[in-house]
Amino acid sequence: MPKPTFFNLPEEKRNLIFHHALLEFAQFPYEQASLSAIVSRAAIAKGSMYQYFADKKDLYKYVVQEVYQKKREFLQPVWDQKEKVNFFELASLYYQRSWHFARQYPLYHQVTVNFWDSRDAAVREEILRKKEIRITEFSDMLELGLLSGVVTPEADKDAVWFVYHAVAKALIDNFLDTSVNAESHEAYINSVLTVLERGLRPRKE
Amino acid sequence: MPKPTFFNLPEEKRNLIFHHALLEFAQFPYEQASLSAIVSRAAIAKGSMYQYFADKKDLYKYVVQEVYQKKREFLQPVWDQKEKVNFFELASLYYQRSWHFARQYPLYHQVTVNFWDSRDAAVREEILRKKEIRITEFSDMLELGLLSGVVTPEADKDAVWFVYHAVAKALIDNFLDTSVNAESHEAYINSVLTVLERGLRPRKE
DNA sequence: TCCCTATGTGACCGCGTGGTCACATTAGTG
DNA sequence: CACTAATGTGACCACGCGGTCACATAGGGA
Repeated sequence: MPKPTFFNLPEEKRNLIFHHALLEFAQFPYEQASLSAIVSRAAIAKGSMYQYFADKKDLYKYVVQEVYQKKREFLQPVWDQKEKVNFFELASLYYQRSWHFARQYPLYHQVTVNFWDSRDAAVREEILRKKEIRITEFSDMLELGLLSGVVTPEADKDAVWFVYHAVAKALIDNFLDTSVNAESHEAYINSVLTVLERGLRPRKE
Repeated sequence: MPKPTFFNLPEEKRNLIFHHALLEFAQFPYEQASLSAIVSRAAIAKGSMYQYFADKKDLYKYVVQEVYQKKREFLQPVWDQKEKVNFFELASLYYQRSWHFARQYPLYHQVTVNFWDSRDAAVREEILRKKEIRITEFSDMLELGLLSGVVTPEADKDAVWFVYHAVAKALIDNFLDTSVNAESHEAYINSVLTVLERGLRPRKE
């Protein structure tokens, strides 16, 4: 985490540093991101950076933390609906809002994508922690779906989690494709979720 | 592609070079892989390497090409079953055999994983080409499923492709986890495929 | 004004990288 | 044996990296 010196800085300068770090970590995964590039673009002496952060990883952790806090806040309205809508509607809301987050804060979004693919050992531990949080959140959702009868009790809960997590990650990767307009992407998300909801086997109803 | 000199080499030396390149590209993504490390471990002079390949990327492309050729050959028996089994059985066979490939040739497998996550522009083009091939193969499978009536005609074909591809990629990432034994992983693959086959909405049958 | 502490700075360090090149070695041919 | 062409070699190059440190600057209290 940043040294106290960093928080003594005027807000404007803090934002400047954060912004350029965000730019770099959005463009490159941790290992390939260049601290020299960050300080040069932010017009900060490299020595100064080491007054604020212990090292490159310290800066990276700080950026990732801020990014995920922003995303959590952004997704809060979805969780507030938890009691009001069913499992499938909630999943749809969740993916739609994640998509809006990626649209609205593409740099933040790209940092999460790079973070998720990281190979660094210490970073991977952090990833596992975040994954645990997601599993818990999702399990809660699924449990509600099962209790209310909207989700079939036959479903293997681990497998369901696996599928939804896989699809969520793939959808997120697709968020990057800016050639797709908002409406059609929302429709696409719903098509994908329909496949999961209904399955592929024909129904006789 | 390799220079002619490379193919003039005795097979043993070619294999030596390939093996150590494989090791490196299995451990690191292209950008982080070290050519110096490859030549030093293979006990080859660095200058020699540049007699065989134009540059680092040339070597990488060759390794990736060889890896995918091996994988294609390995999966051929699955495609040979195309006319004999239905869509869901074929999907199961496909994932099972991919899993066996990862088990049997972990280095080859890891190279494909790293390849798929690469950020290099030229490499990404190659990825898109391979993705196209997969889409075609899968569309064929799905078309057969639709024609034979085993897959519901309501399904949005693009969305189905998306879901299966996402799940395939996630399963592949999971192949790395060697703590899971073979039988339980095969069972897990089938649980996941069952979720896709049946969906999550309860059935009244 | 002086002093002390906190902060800013950029030249510099050691290192590993991908790539080169002048030269040594080998193999094939007459 | 001698000549030629192909192949092997590793010291070397320029570069960019993360990180350091001796020193410059600024600001508040006595």
